[in-house]
Amino acid sequence: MGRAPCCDKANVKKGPWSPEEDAKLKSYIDQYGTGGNWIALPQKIGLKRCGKSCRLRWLNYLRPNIKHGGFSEEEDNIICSLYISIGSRWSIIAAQLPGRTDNDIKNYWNTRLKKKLLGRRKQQQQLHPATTVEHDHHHHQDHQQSPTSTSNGLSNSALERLQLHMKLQTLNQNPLLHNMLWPKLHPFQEKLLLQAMNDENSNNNIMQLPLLPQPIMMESPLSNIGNMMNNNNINVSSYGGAFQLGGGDFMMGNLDNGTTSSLVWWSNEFETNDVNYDRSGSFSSSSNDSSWDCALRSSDDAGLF
DNA sequence: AAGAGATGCAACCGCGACCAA
DNA sequence: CTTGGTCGCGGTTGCATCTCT
Repeated sequence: MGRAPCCDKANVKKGPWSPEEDAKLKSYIDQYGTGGNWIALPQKIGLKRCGKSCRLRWLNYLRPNIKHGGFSEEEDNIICSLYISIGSRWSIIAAQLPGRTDNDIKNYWNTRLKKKLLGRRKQQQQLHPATTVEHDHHHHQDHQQSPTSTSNGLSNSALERLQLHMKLQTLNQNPLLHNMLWPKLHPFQEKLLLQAMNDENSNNNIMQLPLLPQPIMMESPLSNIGNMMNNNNINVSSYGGAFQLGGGDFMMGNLDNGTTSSLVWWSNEFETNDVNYDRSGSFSSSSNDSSWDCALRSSDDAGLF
């Protein structure tokens, strides 16, 4: 048994919205609000649309103060750094950019920003013919080969973030990211990434390996990241002198080296369970509570100073 | 000039989270 | 505790437009 449909598909219009539909929806919501029930709303106002479609149209297009296009460098900066830190949590990223919608940011990232930062696919393939880092899912001839992960267990998102990170390290002064310091990849991460890149088209059964904690140092204007998390109801709990996000996906702490005090993020994206990686005593982890032993972290690991 | 391929973006889909009954 | 309805999110698709050959 499948899931019950949210509306009567047969009597529901799909596709682009007409100006009349927009006007109907907008004037109703302006006057009465959404009433807390999107599903019932289209019937109330005589729109042959699914409630979800109405919600999407309102949130992404009709809502007041929506900006479209024309992303500033500062916005690029924020999107990029948050993507590296937290991945494709578009709604959280959107919350940091007033007037921007998650859909808009997602599209912008997938179609432009990623290419701007990583280089275009064709150029990339010339450099690394066996590498397919971007998963340009919808773009026609790529359809058949859009795996959700590489054969060594890295998700595309994780691989993309690693590659982005690696790329950015090689740029001494990326104008987009002028106010951030990019840590070196841990040698193990570097090895993983290269492995993933070489491995793309082969069927090697390489042992699945975890990503290591990935520290990213952020300074202003992103140092209000704590507010961001509060605003988005992310549970930040104290953990061993650092903070751990409730979702266990990454951590942040306040690193004070005596001269500057900065936020440090540890990406904590495991692809396998029960892995304890102990290299030079720098990191340890538990797959059960997704926690990292921060006390063992040296400042060298973060590549900060 | 025309056709094929690439790109951008609005909209859809399905799933998990959440909540009230 | 279970169930059913709704919300919100991220991934994906469809299609119009642009670019290239």
